[in-house]
Amino acid sequence: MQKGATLKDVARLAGVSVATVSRVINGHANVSPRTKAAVERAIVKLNYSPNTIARSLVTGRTGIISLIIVQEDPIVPSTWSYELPLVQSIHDYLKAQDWEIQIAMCSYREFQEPGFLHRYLTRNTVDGVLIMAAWMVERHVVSELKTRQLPYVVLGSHDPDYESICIEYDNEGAIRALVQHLRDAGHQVFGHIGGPTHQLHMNQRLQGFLSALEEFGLPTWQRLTKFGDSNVETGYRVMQEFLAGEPRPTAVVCGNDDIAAGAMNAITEKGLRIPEDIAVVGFDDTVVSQVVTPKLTTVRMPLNKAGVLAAQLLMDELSQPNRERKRIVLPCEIVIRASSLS
Amino acid sequence: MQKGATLKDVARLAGVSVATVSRVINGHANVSPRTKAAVERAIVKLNYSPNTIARSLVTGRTGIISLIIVQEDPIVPSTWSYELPLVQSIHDYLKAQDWEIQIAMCSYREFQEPGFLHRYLTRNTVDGVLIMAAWMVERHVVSELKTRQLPYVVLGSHDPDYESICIEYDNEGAIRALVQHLRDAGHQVFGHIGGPTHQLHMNQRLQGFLSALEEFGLPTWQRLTKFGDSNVETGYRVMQEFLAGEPRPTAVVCGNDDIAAGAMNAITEKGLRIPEDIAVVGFDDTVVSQVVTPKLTTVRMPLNKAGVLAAQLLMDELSQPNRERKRIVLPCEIVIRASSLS
DNA sequence: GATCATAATGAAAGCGTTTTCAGTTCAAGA
DNA sequence: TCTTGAACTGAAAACGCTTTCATTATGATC
Repeated sequence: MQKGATLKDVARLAGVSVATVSRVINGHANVSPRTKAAVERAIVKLNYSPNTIARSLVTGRTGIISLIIVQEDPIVPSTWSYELPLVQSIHDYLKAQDWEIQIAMCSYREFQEPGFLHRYLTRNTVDGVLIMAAWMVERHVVSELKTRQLPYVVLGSHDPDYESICIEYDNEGAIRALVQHLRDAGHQVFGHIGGPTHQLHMNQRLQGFLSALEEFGLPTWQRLTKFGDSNVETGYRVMQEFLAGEPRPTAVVCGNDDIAAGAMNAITEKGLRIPEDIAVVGFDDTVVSQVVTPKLTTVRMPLNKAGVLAAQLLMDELSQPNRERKRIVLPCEIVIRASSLS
Repeated sequence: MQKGATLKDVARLAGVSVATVSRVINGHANVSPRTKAAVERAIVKLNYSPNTIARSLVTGRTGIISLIIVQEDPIVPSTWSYELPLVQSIHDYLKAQDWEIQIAMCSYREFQEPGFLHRYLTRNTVDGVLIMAAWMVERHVVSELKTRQLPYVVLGSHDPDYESICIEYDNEGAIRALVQHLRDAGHQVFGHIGGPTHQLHMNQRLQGFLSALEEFGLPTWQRLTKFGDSNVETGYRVMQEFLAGEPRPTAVVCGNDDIAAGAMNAITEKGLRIPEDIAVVGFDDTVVSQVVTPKLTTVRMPLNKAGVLAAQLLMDELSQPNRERKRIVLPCEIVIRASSLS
């Protein structure tokens, strides 16, 4: 905590009142060039810088945005691969506008707890909130924010009533594109290894998978639609199950790249070839998709765009609150690589 | 920004002075049970919660720790794989002690800029600083922090004079262990594909590589000691160069897992086998090391431990400043997998 | 019953700003 | 010379809390 000079010190040195100094600092009109210069000299001389706290006390604003990162419980390292790009782009955008960022990480269980957000916001005086979550944002959370009249944006999910400004990815569309791509290559028997379906995006991917099959008139099999944790082990284990029974899928759509990598291990281990015997596709376009053999067809989410957009919308809301609520669904790009090329 | 009741409101309702209410809230002694109960009733009734800003203004403390994340420029996604575990463990530790965390990300160039930290700390009133960096922390940064008497800890590097409390990893020791492991398997001709040597840990890995070779009486070759960016492409490209000339290495030590994955690609592509023809080892134990074929021998850094330790040391420094400065070097664990087993 | 320590309380100063309101200065117009 | 209004400036009141210091109530001790 710096101590340094105060307004009063500057005022004394410049031979003016604190009010005038304040005016100079905040660039208000009606200060004569002479006094302005004198004050600025004094500021430099004393190496003065305003006390943010005192300023906040009177203005009622802190210049701080709270970034709440809601996570799986226990934490799944693979989610980091898209969390940090988001944090990064949000950070850069907000910094450029002179906002400070305070982060809070919590499990989705904590976040759903009735008192959590309340306690957090009571302890922390922020001007806006950005919620990064893969879970539905519960009603009481929304109402807590609304009653505080605190501008906020939800990134990665939404609330039950679509009352919040939120940004999501078109998971269903992406999966549909993957299925179409695989069908065009002649595949008929599809398997799906998903992540935890309590995560909104994993659920969307599952739904997208099922409805795409239906749309294209392809059969679905209960035993080829499985879920687990979002990791290599799940992919490996479930793929082994797939391979042990009938029908055997010729194309497997996975909830993320790690799962897909696990599935590939199981396939290769069995002496089968990818994609000749079985095609595999992942999701997220992490580095994993580029180092497995063969390289993995996957989906690239517009993370940077999403982060910046979230920050932008929050800024908009901050400057003119209570405008029309909106939901934005960002399209994703499918990246076709060897694992699905026939 | 919540408005809500103030101390004065509570005092009025409870029929006491604000001083007494303050005492109750802060758990000071010398408040009779009767008045204490009355005050607490009033607090509940008004749903009062203290204004953090006002409190900070008078106490001079904010309860906020600044976490400065210094990054490669431009940003290298693979570094995220160890940044977020660190952030996570630091966050969890500090939260448990009721601290809030403000993050600032910047490139190492920005961070080295004379005015950067100054401007940052002037704008932001924090109680302590945690610097996560892979670059030497310059003297003027240290002196800025020292003159402000701001407790701080450096995680991942140090300053030229070892004046700061800092935590590092035993990169050299880890590389030495890898080289020993490979030598024991009979390898004689070693190659190294490192990351940017301006990064402290990459430089330490290089130095560790060279001194281990020397220690074990193994020859070094200029043309087999290369660097590049910390990514798959570098590994691929440099390995191709290695394979195109003489002598050809039988063991390649890489600066991180991504580089190693690239090297493996180049080797396999050439029709050579891993580890029979060439052994490859990486660093960081990311998910990449588990999905390449064969699985990659690598080094696991004690990230969680490092994060918690950093937070702990900062707390120590906060409670009793100016104790003996210390430098902690954490040992790393080598994880032996198929890519190096003969 | 007088004395004295101790516990309990309140008044008020202060933390470093912003902002309102009133006052002063000064040039221009009458 | 007198008015008038605009431009400039300062005094003082907030903002919501903590903390010191003085004061009063409460027992305990002689």
